[in-house]
Amino acid sequence: MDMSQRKLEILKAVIDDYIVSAVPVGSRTISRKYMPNFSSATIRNEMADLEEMGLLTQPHTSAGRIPSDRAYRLYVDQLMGGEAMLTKEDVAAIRQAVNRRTDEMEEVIRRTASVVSELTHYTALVLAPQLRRMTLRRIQLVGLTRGTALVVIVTDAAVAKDSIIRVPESLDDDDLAEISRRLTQRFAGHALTDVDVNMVPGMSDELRRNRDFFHSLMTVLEDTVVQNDGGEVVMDGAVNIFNYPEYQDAERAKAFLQFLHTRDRLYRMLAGRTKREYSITIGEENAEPDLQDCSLVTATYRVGNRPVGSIGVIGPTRMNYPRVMQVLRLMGRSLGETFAQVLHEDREDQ
Amino acid sequence: MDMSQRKLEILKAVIDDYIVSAVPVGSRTISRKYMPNFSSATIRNEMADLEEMGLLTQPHTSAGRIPSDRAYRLYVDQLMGGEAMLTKEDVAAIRQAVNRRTDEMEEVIRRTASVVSELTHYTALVLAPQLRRMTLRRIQLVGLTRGTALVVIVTDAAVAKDSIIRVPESLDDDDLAEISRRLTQRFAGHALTDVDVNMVPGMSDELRRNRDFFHSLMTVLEDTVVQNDGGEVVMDGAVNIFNYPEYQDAERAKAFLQFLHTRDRLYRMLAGRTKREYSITIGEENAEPDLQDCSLVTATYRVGNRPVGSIGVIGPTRMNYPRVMQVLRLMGRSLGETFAQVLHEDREDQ
DNA sequence: TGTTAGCACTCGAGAGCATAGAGTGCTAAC
DNA sequence: GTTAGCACTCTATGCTCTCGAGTGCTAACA
Repeated sequence: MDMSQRKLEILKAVIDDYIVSAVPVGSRTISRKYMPNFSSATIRNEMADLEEMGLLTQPHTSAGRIPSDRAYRLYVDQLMGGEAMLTKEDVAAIRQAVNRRTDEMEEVIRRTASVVSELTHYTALVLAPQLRRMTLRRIQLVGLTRGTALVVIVTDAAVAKDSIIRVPESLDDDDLAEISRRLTQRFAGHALTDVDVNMVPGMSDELRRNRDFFHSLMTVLEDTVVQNDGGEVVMDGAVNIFNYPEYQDAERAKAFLQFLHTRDRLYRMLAGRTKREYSITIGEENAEPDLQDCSLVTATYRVGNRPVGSIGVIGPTRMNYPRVMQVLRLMGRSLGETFAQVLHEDREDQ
Repeated sequence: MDMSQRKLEILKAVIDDYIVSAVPVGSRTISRKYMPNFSSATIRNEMADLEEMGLLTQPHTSAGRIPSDRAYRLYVDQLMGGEAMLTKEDVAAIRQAVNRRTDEMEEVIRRTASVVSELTHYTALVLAPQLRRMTLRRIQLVGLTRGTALVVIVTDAAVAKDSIIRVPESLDDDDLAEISRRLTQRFAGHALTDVDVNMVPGMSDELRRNRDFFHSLMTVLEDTVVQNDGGEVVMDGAVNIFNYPEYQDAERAKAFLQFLHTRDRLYRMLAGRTKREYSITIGEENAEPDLQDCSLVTATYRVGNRPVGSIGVIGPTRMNYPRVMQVLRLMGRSLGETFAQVLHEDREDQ
């Protein structure tokens, strides 16, 4: 059986309708609303073919048709167009989320998640810029009380992270400044993952004397990379799932929300997708069993040319893909520009 | 109608049973399981009285009885005993949550919420130590790139907060150190809410020259107090609500989860309760309409003698109050001790 | 006077059944 | 190739019936 143009047209109509109605679509609906030139009987024949091809399914004999995961895949790859364009308000909301002046990266990320979930009515995920993909610009140790210090790690995209460590009481502020200077001199321009205290020239004497200190310093640096990479997934709009009839069942809603609760899995999902600009996984294409009746759409965002993080949306497979992709595209670009801007300003200052 | 001892006993039995079963309790159940010396008929008469007194209600004529909010109030105030003691494992879990060596206050708070929700199976809330209740120990400005600096605010309970600000490019590291020194000298020992740059002696010349800078510095300090106070409510175990039959209905679960999503309301609720060691509001005692079929139990925790934050549990009015209170009591103390310990160590250092 | 056995009564949950309506597949005619 | 017509299927809905848990009341009992 070959795939005629008309079959594709019918398939698209079924999906478009099902996306908004969530109710199995019958041949008469298609005939009336989408293709009045053909009778329901004609559509019916075609739909039977589409079912045989594995693109449509029937929940039961006398019900309409529902698109299969494969159908959504086809839809996403070939069928869907630019329908559901963003309105001026949408665009404004996106711009505003990232453009409000702030140096708090976390805050920008949170607003991003909030706006994406609001505009799409699905659950939004944002993977914060990943440190391991950034280069170090500066390490600064700041004495707090005697015996403790703050480690501030500055990267090329934004100030990233700080952490408190114990330091030998023998070190005074000047010592810390000197250590900071050397570490910075040695590592500025390197990826964070490369940092290794043994590489610091002229540090070996101090190293020997203050073994414990440097050890904990390294632990902090490593933790910073690891923790940040594992922890910085921001989510918003999880309750949106209740808007969709497929999750009116408390059991399913619970399973979904519980899945979202395991940040590390979310992280792995998002982090594994930063290679391509967009990534869409539909239903059973998802490796996670709890996600096999959902779709996940992600877009990476870039600082300069480097992809540093990603934004994603989770919703039912019956998702408004065109709109979601448009939101993610614009949001990703805006976010990247914002981070790049911070970078740029800093460069100008120097 | 007067309240006999036996009526109280029956009421307690009804509540104890309903707390675990979630099913209206009949007279026969009470007679068999709790008071075999009396027949179901006797219990029945007493229950009818209790209903007339507004302590029990019937969902419909031929069903058992359910405790009213007033009954829970009575139970909490007079009836409940020390049943459901914490096990050794419970105690260990609580201790471990706060004792693991860390200087990251946020991390301790998160673990606290996690353990409380795990041990109680309800939703846990933790209000982080409130800055406005702390005294300042040190303000430190750290130059990052030229034109930006990190403001670190150290309080007497823990390092609290840092934030990035723009600074005049004319200021070098020494200037920042000097400003930090003066601010610290002037404000150490004061409550954070008192901080006002105009009060700094000898600062007026610089103030005039660097108006914008000081303005933004003050903004940061104020924001730090406000933001921290408004934002630092950590929640865990929200999905636990699905464990309870009264929330099997997706609509109710949604309403509950949506309510938890508005952090500022949670904040106000928790912050308004730091005067008394414990606070229990049951059902309609709650001002928030969305919470009127829930109970909220909170306990404050103290650093030294000052209450600085609180821990809370939200669940159905049919809540295991004794256990929840025991968990909160121990957790509150442990948390207070942990923060006090940080304080103590710092003092030793000086 | 307090307690209890007995009994009629009430109400909701759940099973069983009939009906309406949406949608299908197939056939025959255009 | 398209379509009208029709028998068929299946679900959702509403109705009735029954079962069982629990009640309130009365009368007997200690």
